[in-house]
Parts: sequence; C-alpha cells; structure tokens
Amino acid sequence: MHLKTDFIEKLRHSGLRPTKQRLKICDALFNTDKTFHFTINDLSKIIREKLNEKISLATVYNTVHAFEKKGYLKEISINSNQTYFDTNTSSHHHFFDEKEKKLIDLENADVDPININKSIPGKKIKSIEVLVKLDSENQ
Amino acid sequence: MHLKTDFIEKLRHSGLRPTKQRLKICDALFNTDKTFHFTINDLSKIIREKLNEKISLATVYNTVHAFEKKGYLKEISINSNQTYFDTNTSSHHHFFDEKEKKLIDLENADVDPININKSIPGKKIKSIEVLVKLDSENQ
DNA sequence: ATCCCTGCAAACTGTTTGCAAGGCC
DNA sequence: GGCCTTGCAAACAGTTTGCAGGGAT
Repeated sequence: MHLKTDFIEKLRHSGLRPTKQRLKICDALFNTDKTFHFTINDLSKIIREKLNEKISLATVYNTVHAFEKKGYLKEISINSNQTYFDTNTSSHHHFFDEKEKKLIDLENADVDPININKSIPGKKIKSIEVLVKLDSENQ
Repeated sequence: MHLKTDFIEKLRHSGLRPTKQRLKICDALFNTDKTFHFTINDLSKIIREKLNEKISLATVYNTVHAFEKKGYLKEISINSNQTYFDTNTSSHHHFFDEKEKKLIDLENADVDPININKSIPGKKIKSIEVLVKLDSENQ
C-alpha cells in the first residue's frame, strides 16, 4: 500500500525526523485505503495490539499533534471527554453515534452546501462543520 | 424581568427543590432578555463577582447538569477543554471565535436548512449542529 | 557534535464522586 | 423525620510538561 520510504519522505518533507516511533504511527494511521477516526486511546491500542509496539503515551500525543499541525490529521469538534482525530483531512461532515461513541463520515454529496448569511466584522470563516448526532431508533 | 416566585415555580415544576443556590443560579442564567453562552467557569465567576455569592463548584456542576437534563440548558459541541452551555435551548447554530473562545449565535435565518441525504440503519437523527469556526481576518 | 525526539513521571485542568452536615417539605 | 441538596476534599480522566537519556543528521 504505502512504502516505508514514502513515510520517511513525507516526514522529512515536513521537517520531522523519521524516527522509529513516528514511522510506526504513520503505519498505523496512513497505511490503509480508507480514512478513519480515532482517539489517542484508540491509536495507542492499535499500536500496542495490532503492531505489537510500545510507544510512550507522551510520544503518541506529541506525534499526533505534530501531524495535525502539518495537516496530516484533522481534529473533530465533538463534546466528549476524548479528542477525536480524522485521517481524512478534507472538508466533510460527520454523524456521531452517541451510544457507540463512533464517528461516521458524511460525504459532501450527502449534505447540501451550507451558506452562512451572516458575517462578523474582522473575522473570516475558517471552517464549517456539521455534526449530526444519532440516537437509537428503538426507544 | 423574572420574579423569584417564577423560578420557584419553574424548579418545583420539574421536581427540583428551590434551594437558595439554585435560585441564585436561575438568577444568573435566566434573569435576562438575551440568551447567552457560558462555561462552568464563566458561571462561577458571574455568581462570585456579579451576584456576590459563594456557591460550591460541585453545586454549580450539579445544578447545570440538572438544568440541562430538564431542558433549561443545552450543551454545545465544541472541542475545547471546557464544556459550553447555552441558555437558548432552541435549535440553532453557532460561530465559534477560536481566538476569543466565544460563541456567537447563528439565527436559523442565517443558515439554509440542512438536509442529510444519508441514513444509518437503526439510528435516527437527534440533532444537527453547525459550527462555523472563525479566524481573524488580518492574518 | 548538535539538535531533535522519546519516555517516564509528575503536574495540570476540567469534571465527577463520596460522604457528612444542613435545608426543604 | 425523611429525603434531597450542598460543600468540601479526594478521586478521576485526558492531556501536557520537564527533563535526562538516546537517536538522527
């Protein structure tokens, strides 16, 4: 899918040293066709259980924030005790299943374009995010 | 504006005892024409500085959650270290000024109706929230 | 050699909880 | 009197930070 050398290139290109930990985290996040959503907890678990690697929690935080700053990850606005990230950095919206605490992508085709007919002096729109909260149907 | 007896009625009506603390918090939240947004921190400050009252933080949390459960307050989804509440419980959207960490209401007239052309089996839509993040215009 | 990065533990922040004392009905 | 509520402190969860040792260039 993706070669290790690609990740090394990617990291180097953004001024991040391609360390063992960062490459592992790249592997966990970007070595897949599908984009996905995760919390730091999820990611730690993937690293620990799927990749059989032990990376310090602080390093996972550091790396995720570094990747976010470089535009490889996007933080998603939900009120939750945990912060959610998205490997899909394009502009799109989400369902949030409050019971499962899971995010589901809404393709742009699934949501009509949103027009904001109001502006705040001195401010410009940075992003428009729609969050559709879901409930179980049966009760 | 609002009478104390109104608040007593309101509380009693929802099965909450009208204690001194809860009435003060009602005063801070609902004794105004305009609705507004706040964090627990903001509210504590209002109580302390504007009303010159000392209410335990735990009680403020308890009360805000009780009021939310009774539908007198609404929690707003933002990713922030603090949870935001809105005294306007009607369905509407928000600007979020990331620099000032302030919420601004978007009237429904300011946002075109949002259609979600996707559904998740077994789930129904509970709410649709649009969050428009704002940046400073001058850099 | 230099500077960056990692890992650990401690610190921190917002929030929740347990429980004894006090207030409301 | 009985039950709910308050207030304090301790606990808690997620996240951040300081710093010494290790790794990349």
